[in-house]
Amino acid sequence: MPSDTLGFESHDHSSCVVAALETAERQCKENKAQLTPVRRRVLEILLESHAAMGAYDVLARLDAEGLGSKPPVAYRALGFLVDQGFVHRIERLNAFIACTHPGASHDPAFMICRECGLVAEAQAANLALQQAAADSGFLLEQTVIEAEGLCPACQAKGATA
Amino acid sequence: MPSDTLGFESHDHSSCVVAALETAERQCKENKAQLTPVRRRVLEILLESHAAMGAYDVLARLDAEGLGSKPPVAYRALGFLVDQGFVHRIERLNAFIACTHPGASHDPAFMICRECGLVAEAQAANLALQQAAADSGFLLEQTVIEAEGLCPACQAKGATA
DNA sequence: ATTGTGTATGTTATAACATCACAAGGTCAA
DNA sequence: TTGACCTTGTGATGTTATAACATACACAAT
Repeated sequence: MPSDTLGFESHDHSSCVVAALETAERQCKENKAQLTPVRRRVLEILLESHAAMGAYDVLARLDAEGLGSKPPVAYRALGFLVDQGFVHRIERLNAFIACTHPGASHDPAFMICRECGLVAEAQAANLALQQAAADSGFLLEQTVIEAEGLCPACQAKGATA
Repeated sequence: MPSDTLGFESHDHSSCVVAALETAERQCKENKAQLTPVRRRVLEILLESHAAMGAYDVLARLDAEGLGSKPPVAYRALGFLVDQGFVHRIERLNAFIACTHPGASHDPAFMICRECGLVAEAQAANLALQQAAADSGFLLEQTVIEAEGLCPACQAKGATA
């Protein structure tokens, strides 16, 4: 059984893409949000790999396909997808990645390989942080949890520095 | 007893500044690193408040004091201070903040008030994330844990949106 | 004294990331 | 048809960060 929280394993990527798109369409219908061509294409582009992409990389793809050439086009589509929960922003990289748990409610954590750029999404609510927030009276609304390191493949390749 | 992990409480700030500077000087001596005037001044500027400051805000202060006017001056000093552990970078804000646990080894977590910008540093290692990393064979080198929400004071003031 | 080495700083330029402001088109209901 | 709302197009700008190269200073080896 493939664990979908462990993104460094090989997996059936094409079915993972299809599932994500289906979920996005269904959820947009429910939310009365529009998965327009630009938005859908941006999601597809991000789904092509499990690496994070910068907004300008996405924009370059859109431009090549005639879907838009100015930064706001990419940022708007990415913003929409993030709001809908289909895409996550990786603060550490100023980049974006398709969600690998389409539809599931989550408070995601990311493991970022500094060597190959692959990003795995995990569920890792931080209980210690929640405790600290409760203790100090802080109302916790959103959390960013991002870890950088080496994925199994890059460790095997002997990457060190 | 003041808990130094709970930064939203009032505290004796001047002694907190003095302690941080002393620790920085001692640790630089130990590490044979130089706490030069620019570096020391940047640390002092960050210590003035427990809010995060952008690199360009720091630079404006340096410029006003004749200590440097070009971005690399600020970024180099900030980079040095981060390397030494005296300052943390808040990825979420693209900003920097003085460490409130000078000298202590740590894997810091931050609580960021979206209303007033105050940032509290807490110790909140994420065990679930460490478990997830271990399970997937990911070598975890560094983690970013940042929470955004409302500090007690801003909740009391009735901030909501 | 001179030369080498290492560390820090100064400066120009540019890269990379993100948003503002305003115009224009589309859909849909009143 | 009009108006409200959402989406897109586009130019300009704002913000954050680094590359690349030059200069200065301290200190040690010769």
